[in-house]
Amino acid sequence: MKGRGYKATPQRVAILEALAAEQHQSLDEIHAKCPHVGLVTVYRTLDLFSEIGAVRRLDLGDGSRYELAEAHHHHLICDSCGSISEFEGCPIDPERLDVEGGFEVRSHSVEVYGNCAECL
Amino acid sequence: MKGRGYKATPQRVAILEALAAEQHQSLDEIHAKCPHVGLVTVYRTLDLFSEIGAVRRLDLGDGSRYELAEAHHHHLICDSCGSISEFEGCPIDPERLDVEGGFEVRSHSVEVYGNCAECL
DNA sequence: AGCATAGTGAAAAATATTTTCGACTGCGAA
DNA sequence: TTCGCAGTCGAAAATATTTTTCACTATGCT
Repeated sequence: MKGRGYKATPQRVAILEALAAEQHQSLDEIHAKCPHVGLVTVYRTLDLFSEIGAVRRLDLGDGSRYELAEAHHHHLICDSCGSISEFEGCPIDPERLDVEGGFEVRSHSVEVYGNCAECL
Repeated sequence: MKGRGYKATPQRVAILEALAAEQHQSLDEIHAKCPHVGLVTVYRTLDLFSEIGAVRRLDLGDGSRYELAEAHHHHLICDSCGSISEFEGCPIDPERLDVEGGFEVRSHSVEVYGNCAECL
């Protein structure tokens, strides 16, 4: 279940379950789902998960949020209610990126801002 | 020079000049270019400039950065040295975004991660 | 020039994040 | 089983970041 050499402690399992319950949560929201785990451990564990690629950290302007790294997708952020949703159809073709000057592309992210169906 | 009803104070001019000197600076970098301006004023003024659309706030994972809102462009972030550069050819066609479910698109941003020419 | 009010700065408060360090746990070796 | 250790934990402290408060100042209008 875990990558090489990492222990599956109860705390880590709890945090993984919290992450599985909902995408793009803030650290506080995750911690609220397993309050018996120390806050520092939540920070540490999310760092660890990010490093091994199990979790992606999002910086969408309202503090860090975390999501399980599943299928490639991007985010829709509602200007009025702040809700975050996902869309799968990736509009970027890495091969065709018009990036001059020897920059070697590894990955990308796209954020789309506007208004969600509820707010309209 | 200013929008409706905003006073052109020396502090605001100094911050604008600091912004003009270099794109995507952190708040500290901006403050360092005009140390006689109070830190709180830098925060407040950048908020104001963002609200009136003169400045864009960037959240690229290493804290907020600010840039003058000029031509539409996106960012290239180097994984190894962290440098930020820009590219103009926008790969997104807002008309053709495959965004389901009644989301009304207003704007978007794209970040491309990889390695810059120097680091290669 | 005089006034009303937006704007400013210093300090304090509120938040957020990272570091430190002593204690605990499970595992392999003796 | 007992020892020792590496990895992990959590509380508190240290740092960093952002917001609030409030008395004072300076700008823009008349």
